[in-house]
Amino acid sequence: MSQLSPGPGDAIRVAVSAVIFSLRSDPDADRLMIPLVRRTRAPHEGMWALPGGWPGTTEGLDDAAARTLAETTALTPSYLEQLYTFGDVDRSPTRVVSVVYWALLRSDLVDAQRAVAGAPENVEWFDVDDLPALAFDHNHIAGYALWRLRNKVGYSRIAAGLLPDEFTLTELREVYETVLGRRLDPSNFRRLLEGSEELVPTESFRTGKHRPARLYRYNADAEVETLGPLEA
Amino acid sequence: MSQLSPGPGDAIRVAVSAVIFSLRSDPDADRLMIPLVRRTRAPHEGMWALPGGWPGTTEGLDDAAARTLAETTALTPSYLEQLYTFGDVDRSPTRVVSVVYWALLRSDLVDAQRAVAGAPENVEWFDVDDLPALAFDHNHIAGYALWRLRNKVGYSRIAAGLLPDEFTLTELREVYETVLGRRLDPSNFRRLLEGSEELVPTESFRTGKHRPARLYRYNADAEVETLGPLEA
DNA sequence: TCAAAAGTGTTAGTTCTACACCCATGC
DNA sequence: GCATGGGTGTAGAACTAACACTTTTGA
Repeated sequence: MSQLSPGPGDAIRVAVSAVIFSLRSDPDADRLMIPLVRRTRAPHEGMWALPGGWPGTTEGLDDAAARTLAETTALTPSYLEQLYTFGDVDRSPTRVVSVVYWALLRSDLVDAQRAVAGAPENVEWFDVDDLPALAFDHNHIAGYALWRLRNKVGYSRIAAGLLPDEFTLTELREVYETVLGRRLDPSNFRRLLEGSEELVPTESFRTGKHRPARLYRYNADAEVETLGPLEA
Repeated sequence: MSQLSPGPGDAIRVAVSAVIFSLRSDPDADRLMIPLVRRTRAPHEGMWALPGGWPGTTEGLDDAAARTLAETTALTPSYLEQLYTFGDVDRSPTRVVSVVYWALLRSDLVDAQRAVAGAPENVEWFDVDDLPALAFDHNHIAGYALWRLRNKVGYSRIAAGLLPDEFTLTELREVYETVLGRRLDPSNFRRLLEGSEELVPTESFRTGKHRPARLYRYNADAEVETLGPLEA
């Protein structure tokens, strides 16, 4: 009967993994990239996989995801949300249910950390549009995470989580363009975001080759919007 | 280290639960209701809880959710989707990670089944707006599921999953009104849905006290929309 | 003064919303 | 015919998308 506890012999193991998005500058433009870890043991030894691990008994799933993420990138994400739980029988040789999270990392912090500590062992960043064949069902998972990111960018302001504390509207627009893969009208983009509560103008300006641009700051407090299951 | 498999002693158990929505007719109007199961053992013995169980080792999570649901209601849902995975350390005296699904049941089938077999033991339907204190974090979960249902009803046509095969636009509108808790303009509602691919008119009419109303049918094939992670 | 990015204004098209109105049926 | 729900038409508001135009800076 279904109410019986499973015995130790037929246990299903719980894993957490994370799809971590960040912008990394290529020669020409910024690219949306995710870090992958090379597997050092079977199954799929030698293949690239999403960073992940096993939650401790006294550790919540969110905490486990954040820890996993920190072990890979040595950074705290600016955004972290549960994506989906994958539990098909045949997704791994042993029965593993993976609770997958997705996260955004500020590009400036990634660069700073890499400059100081160098890239961690066995971790490399890959363009989301050019991933290699990954272990397990991780290509599928990464594709779904990307779909969710693109989707969510359309109706919330989380894309600011990929940028430093302060940024110009043009920089933010370029993030949207990179994530969505299409150009946006600068003036309409400005109006749209200036109207939203979630962006607050500062008195600083970014001075470059041309007319200085006002810097904006992301206002997480104003997030009344979509919210997860953790509010109620 | 996190890459080590957890031993049998510190295993985290995986459960599935389901929030099953259906419309049940009250004296006056239809009410949105969910079935709850009275717990027959500790912890929380005697309290009401979401239907659920333990997935078998050779059973995927979706299958486990469908089975769990069938054991409670003896019915196949017209819609079933993963909701969220809850894994806080203290949500249960032992460490349980619950993968929760939400589902829609056609009201006509629920009534038919109850007439034939009677209500299952220890199962009762409750108004979503008037739930008792539930076991574990199930009040929280039910609230989140309701939020997701109301949300999704806004941008997809799944509400038809609560109705019989064929229905009038007024019946469908009343479902929307019950779920959303507010009145909708009949003419605008009609235009909106007639424009969508997902609703196909039939040649039948519902004949009542007044002018007969055309019956419509839900076209699941046309669902190009939101999709889960199972497509890619 | 000129190039280029920052920022403003305007207009046409579309979608939303409220509501007036006609249609078909049972009584 | 008349009450009632089924179904159509339409005008104004709100939002979108495209693009012309002005402003401010470095060189």
